[in-house]
Amino acid sequence: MPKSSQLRPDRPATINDVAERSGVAASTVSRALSNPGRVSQHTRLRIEQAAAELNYVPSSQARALSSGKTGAVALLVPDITNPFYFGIIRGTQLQLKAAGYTQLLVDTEESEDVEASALESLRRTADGVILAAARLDDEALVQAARHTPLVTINRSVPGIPTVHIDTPGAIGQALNHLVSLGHTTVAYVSGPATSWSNARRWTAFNDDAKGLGIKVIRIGPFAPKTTSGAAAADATVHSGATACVVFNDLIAIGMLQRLRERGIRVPDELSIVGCDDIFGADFCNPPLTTLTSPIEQAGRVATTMLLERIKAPLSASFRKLASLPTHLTIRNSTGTAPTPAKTKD
Amino acid sequence: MPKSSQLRPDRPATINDVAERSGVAASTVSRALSNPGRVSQHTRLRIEQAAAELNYVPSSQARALSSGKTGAVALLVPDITNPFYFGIIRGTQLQLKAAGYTQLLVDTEESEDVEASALESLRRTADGVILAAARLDDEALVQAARHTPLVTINRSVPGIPTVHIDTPGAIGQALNHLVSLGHTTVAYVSGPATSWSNARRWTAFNDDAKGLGIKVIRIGPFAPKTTSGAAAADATVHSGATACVVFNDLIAIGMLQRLRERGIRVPDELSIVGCDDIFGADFCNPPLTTLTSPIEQAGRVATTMLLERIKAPLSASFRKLASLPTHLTIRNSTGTAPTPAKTKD
DNA sequence: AGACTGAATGCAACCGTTTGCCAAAAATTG
DNA sequence: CAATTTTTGGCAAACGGTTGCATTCAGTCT
Repeated sequence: MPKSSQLRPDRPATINDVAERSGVAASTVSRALSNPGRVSQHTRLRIEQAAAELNYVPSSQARALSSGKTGAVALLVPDITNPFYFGIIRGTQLQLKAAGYTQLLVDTEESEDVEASALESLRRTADGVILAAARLDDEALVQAARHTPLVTINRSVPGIPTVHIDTPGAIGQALNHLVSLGHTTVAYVSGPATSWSNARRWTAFNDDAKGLGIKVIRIGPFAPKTTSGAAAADATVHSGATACVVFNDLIAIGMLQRLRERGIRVPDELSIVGCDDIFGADFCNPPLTTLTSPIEQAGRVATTMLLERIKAPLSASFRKLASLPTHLTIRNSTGTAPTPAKTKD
Repeated sequence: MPKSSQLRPDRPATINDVAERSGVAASTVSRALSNPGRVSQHTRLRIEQAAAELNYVPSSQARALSSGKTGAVALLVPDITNPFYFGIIRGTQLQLKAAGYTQLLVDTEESEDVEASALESLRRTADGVILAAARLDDEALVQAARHTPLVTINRSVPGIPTVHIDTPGAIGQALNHLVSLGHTTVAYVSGPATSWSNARRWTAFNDDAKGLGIKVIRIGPFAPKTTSGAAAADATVHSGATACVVFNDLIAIGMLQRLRERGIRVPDELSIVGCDDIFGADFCNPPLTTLTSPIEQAGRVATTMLLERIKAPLSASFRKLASLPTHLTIRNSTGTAPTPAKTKD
């Protein structure tokens, strides 16, 4: 008769319950479950059965206390509402679950302080941390990496493994595309000043544009939200550029909305290239030409790198950098440059 | 001279380090920090200073072990990629952080089994669980609620507190809107068969439609993804309905894309009402008329209810149900019914 | 002044695991 | 068959807190 439910007065079964039921010591149970080779097949089977009957689930807290391993990995994102990070969240979640880890999600709200204190308190709580778009300075990150395995996404710091979505590497593609459509003055619409990605995108934009001999304008910075799009759109229109590359799709979509309000046609009067290819970039109006990022893959790769490091903390043979390629996806927000009807000299 | 960094050979400071440094017993430190009234002001100050100097952060694992409280709350969502849940994630995250709790995010991948096993293993790990769109049957949920404080969102089970986004209550509004535009045959495009929300929306739709004397068609079920939209669109067009209410915006947006491909104009030939008002509903093409849900608020309210329950587990005076109102947001995906050019008989 | 009260602190057990070390049992060897 | 090695399993000490109980020391009451 299965008395599993009878035996459970209230609390979950402990390792001692299993030990008692299978007639061995608690330590043997522990070994049977985590280090099967260490006990005889016979007792292992008996223990496994007892554990199953009691519906035994080891306490991760207790395990963490004595072994130091928590079985949890934290993911720090600067803004949970930004769809870009959904992909990251999903990618890490997937990979972590597959490896039997738990995901701790922390929204740092674009704040250095929150990021720093999260990093500090996570030290005990998580076996490692994945930092998406870290805002902290290099020194603080290096310091944190000393005691907690760390992987960053889109932020490179000497000595810390990084996954890198190579949007800058594809900005040339975008620029070529625009040039081939006849644009000669192109704006870059900046994201947040503290963003490392933004800095890299701008640099690439500027360098590539020089190579192509086109005129460059920099606009911004803007917060990475659709609501910033209105100001960004107005500024871009006013700048005289006929095309722009925008720090990310969120701002680009906001621009689209604003331009529509103002009756400025895209791409007829202004061509727009976004970055990331987030959810929505394909069904906005018009659908957005953008630099497509393998966002979810970035999350997966970061997780894999972190897990490797957690499992073999000593080995020096780790991949320190993964760079994921990006490509231009052409939709309908880019088109031939407007013929200058009447421009002021 | 500050020797904080000197004193830290490697590991984080423990309560014993603090005790030693301030010349008291560990138990006193524990009390000073968690139960300030229990020690004299003098020693409390001394302890607090020592703790600050050592950069002491209590181990949540150790605390959990002895006190039973983990300081973490788990959020279970059926699909992390669905923007609807972003709002939930954000709302709970906000509220949890404010209360000093940690968020554990689990994607159950629409699977009962994953949900059940998560619930089981979370028993030790989390102080409570917020279940968004639970797929599990009532019995399993009641069973789980016996040992873990639980709050559900959009899923009502006797005895379990629930936050309820009252989309069904606003479906009448949507129907009235459509009727006033001249529609007489309206389809309901179903979501997943296992979804409690879907069942309630359909019931409300059917009842309200009867009251208005309009003809009803049910289509589906469809998975809640934009990719389901193509099939949904084709089926709806084929059904002869001139307008439809769609289980959620994700499917509705997918339909929009398909209809555009097929050259069927929205709203001229078919009017579409979505549900939820997710990210993207306002900038798709055409912008979607939809039943706007206070998604983030739902997350906040659920968290508050759960936290109340966690803090005072005995009191019976809890709010068991919060119902959040929803309203129709009219955009451009609905319009006057097409005049029947040539209909079959 | 002696007994009593209450505040402040310390002691030690406990929470559920892991793990180093040791002893018993079994298997191997000469 | 004795000696030696290898398995196997148990004991007990951590891990870092919390908490019931005992203790100490003033201060209060009669």
